[in-house]
Amino acid sequence: MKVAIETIAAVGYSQASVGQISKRAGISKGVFTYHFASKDELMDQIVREVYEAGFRFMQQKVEGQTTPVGMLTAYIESNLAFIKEHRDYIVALAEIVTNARTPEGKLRFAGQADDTILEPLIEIFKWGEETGEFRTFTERAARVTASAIRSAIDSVATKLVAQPDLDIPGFSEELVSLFLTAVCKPKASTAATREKGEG
Amino acid sequence: MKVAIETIAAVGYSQASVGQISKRAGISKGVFTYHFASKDELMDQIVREVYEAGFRFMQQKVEGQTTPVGMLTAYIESNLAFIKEHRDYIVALAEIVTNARTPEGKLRFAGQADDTILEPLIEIFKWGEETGEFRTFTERAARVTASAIRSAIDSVATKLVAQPDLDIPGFSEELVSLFLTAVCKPKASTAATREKGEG
DNA sequence: CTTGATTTAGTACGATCGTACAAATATATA
DNA sequence: TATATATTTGTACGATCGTACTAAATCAAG
Repeated sequence: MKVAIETIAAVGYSQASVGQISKRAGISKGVFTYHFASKDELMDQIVREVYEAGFRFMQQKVEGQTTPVGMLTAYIESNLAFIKEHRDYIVALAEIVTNARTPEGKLRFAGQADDTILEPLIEIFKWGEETGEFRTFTERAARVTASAIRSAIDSVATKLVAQPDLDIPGFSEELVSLFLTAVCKPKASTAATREKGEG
Repeated sequence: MKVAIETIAAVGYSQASVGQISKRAGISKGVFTYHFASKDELMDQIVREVYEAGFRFMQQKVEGQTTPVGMLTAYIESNLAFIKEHRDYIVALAEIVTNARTPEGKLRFAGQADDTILEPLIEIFKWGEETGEFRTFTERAARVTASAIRSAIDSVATKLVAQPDLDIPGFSEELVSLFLTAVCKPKASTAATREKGEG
């Protein structure tokens, strides 16, 4: 699985054949067939593992937060930190999700890419509304804002392919600043109320 | 080319073989070979044509603007309007750009996906700084903000695949509001100074 | 050392890919 | 009509894909 992830990240989904993966792993194709019922099964396992690992990592960082601002910040920062530390895994995940298809031509992981992923962010917005730290959101505004945040984060995975030396912490810092400006009430300098772990 | 675009949008890049495209077009594979030197040539032409068409459409809408706020609004709205009216073209473009690879496994259109595309947005930010409508940007902040805007726009193409009934005008409206809030000076209600074409 | 199960290597199969090409047909020009 | 060009068809080729399968190698236990 590790070699498969590296291979997909390096040459893309379509070029990552069972033969290629096996060759890079130093095994024969027969070994692959023995341990995985099919290529799709391998992809399923990779997607599940990477996704769950990311979810656990973020949950750990986000759960401890006591303010909406802190939680939104932790959400963005922990997500990008995970991407930074698991570059190949994220690139491979993106490759698989956007390319793996059913025999009929439909995306195999399209269902999981729907708006369910936006819910945690929307919850944070609602919390921020209640505490008064954030401005008010219509249902649609919350959804689009959450979508924009996720798009910005996900774009890093794509950027990393062509731009391996991308300054992720810097990007992260700016993204947090940008979206806090967008969701916070314009009263005081709310962005400075949270201690920043720069040391 | 039209059928090729529809085919790619429908079944994805990898499933859009020369045979499939030809069959859908009601011609033989030989006709394809006669008119295109290779499959890659077809992809090149599609990418160039769609990209240039979008660029012309947006340029037309953006150039007439006389304020930074108006221009940023026109940028987002015209881009999403183009996506809305050329759904298949955009989906196909995204498929090709993210999938077409060289024999060595590198993305064939990776070079064009670099940060050059951010420049027009960065120029708008600079203009807004000068007029005082926008807050000030560090070089990095401008780049990340531009990147976030582009990611949000580009995500619509991906969303359209799984969600064909997406409310693009509504999404557009919210995106404009979101990013104007993020880049404008928090003084007055700047978002209302521009007449909105809702009639 | 023997035996049985587990794991691996190597190969073969059918399918599909992009491309090449000879033959057939359509079109335009004189 | 005769001729040259443009276009189309249908088929074939080599390559590669995912998978199936047999034989060999390795390992665990008696």
